[in-house]
Amino acid sequence: MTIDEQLAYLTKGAEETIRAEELRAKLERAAKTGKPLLVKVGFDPTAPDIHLGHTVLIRKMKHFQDLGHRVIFLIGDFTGLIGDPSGQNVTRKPMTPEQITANAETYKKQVFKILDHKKTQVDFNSKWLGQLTGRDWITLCSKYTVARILERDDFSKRMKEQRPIAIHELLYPLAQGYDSVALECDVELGGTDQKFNLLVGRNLQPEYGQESQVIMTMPILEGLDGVQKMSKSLGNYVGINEPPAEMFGKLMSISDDLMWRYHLLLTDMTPAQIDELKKSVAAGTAHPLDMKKALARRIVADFHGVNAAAQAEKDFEAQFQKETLPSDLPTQPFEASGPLKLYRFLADTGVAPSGSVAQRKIKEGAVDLCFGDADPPKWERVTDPTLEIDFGKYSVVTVRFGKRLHRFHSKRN
RNA sequence: GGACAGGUGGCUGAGUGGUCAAAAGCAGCAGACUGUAAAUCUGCCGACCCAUGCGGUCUACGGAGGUUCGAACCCUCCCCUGUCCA
Repeated sequence: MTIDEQLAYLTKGAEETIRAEELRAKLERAAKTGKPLLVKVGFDPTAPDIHLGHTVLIRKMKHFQDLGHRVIFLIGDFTGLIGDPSGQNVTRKPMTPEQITANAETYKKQVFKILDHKKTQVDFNSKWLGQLTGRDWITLCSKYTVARILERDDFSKRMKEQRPIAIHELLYPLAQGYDSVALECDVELGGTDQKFNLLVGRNLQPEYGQESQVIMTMPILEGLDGVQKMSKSLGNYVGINEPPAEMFGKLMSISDDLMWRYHLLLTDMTPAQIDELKKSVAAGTAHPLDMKKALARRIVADFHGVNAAAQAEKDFEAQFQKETLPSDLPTQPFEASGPLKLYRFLADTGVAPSGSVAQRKIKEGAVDLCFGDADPPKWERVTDPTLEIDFGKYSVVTVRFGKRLHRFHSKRN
């Protein structure tokens, strides 16, 4: 690849590159000297469950690897003690070294579904940050001013809103910036929410006599709701370890608008290709549903292979378009010693968390029953929670509680 | 250290002695409509229980006490946050 092509490849999909010219210069130097660039990306040690949101960044790391550069997967075990002040996070409880190692292992397992083992260096920032003396910290702090730290969106917002800011939080950007100094990074990648932190590293390096790193921010992926960022705690995520069927289903539930975003950030398709699809949908020559299926298949295939993805699609169609029951729906045994009120049945079998919830849901019309093992099932909606049913009379009963399916068979048979 | 303003359900935010499990909005859940999309409309939305009734029990308005037949609302002390002053 020419330098131009490399640059285009690396900046593809990035929100911002500061500065592209410097990246070009670094690439040229690397080509000339044969010395690969050092690319750092920091990760929080507390979230070992990687989801699609993380893969946007990881995919970008892979792009650098594709061009022969070295990637440092940095686990912020030291900075984790502070906790990135962004977001509503409360103070972190310190983690034990065992927990951190365990998390790191979990991380590795997942990350290497995308990254190249050989070109990745896993590191921990406690290695150097933990060794700084009080004097070192003061020196570090002297390189930056309060006003500049407070420029950070998050801080200034909190100041304005009269919300508290603890002093140690101000140290977070400095600590992260120091990582770049310690590692002598050429490039640091991060989410857009990391821009400030990345810039601190960039500004700090010259203070320690180094060339400034180039920083590149990747957009934050919206979660399944299409509004908030994808995150485990918000429950709007797709984990990369989830089974194919689940992944596929979740991806199918995203909105049409969001689908294009996912095309851009979660596939290797070029913007031109995506535009093409968009146009055909707008023109009515393609159905958005089909587009979404193709996307889901593509993403599932990334983590589970093409065959599993195709199967997931088939199952999806059978289940939701033909309304047949999923083939892997487990059947639980149930023993009934006579007629039983429906809401009790639902609560006792664990379909509903409690009798109260069961009653409410039944009244809302969220419960359908099917007696017998017809497939596709003949659903009957029940709205009277006190309806008495002798479940023992039926060999198989299928229950649809909201979106969830449950199947029971009588123990008597 | 001082003065002042605040702390209400997942969030925002009303309520200032009973009719308050607490307005309203957002989020969430369920239903209708669909393409398991969006938009829209409807219902639910502290927990639990049954005899399912405009039923009952418990928990809840920063914390602990107190006044009162009765407190989110009044009093006392404490904790927390913010603003201004030093």
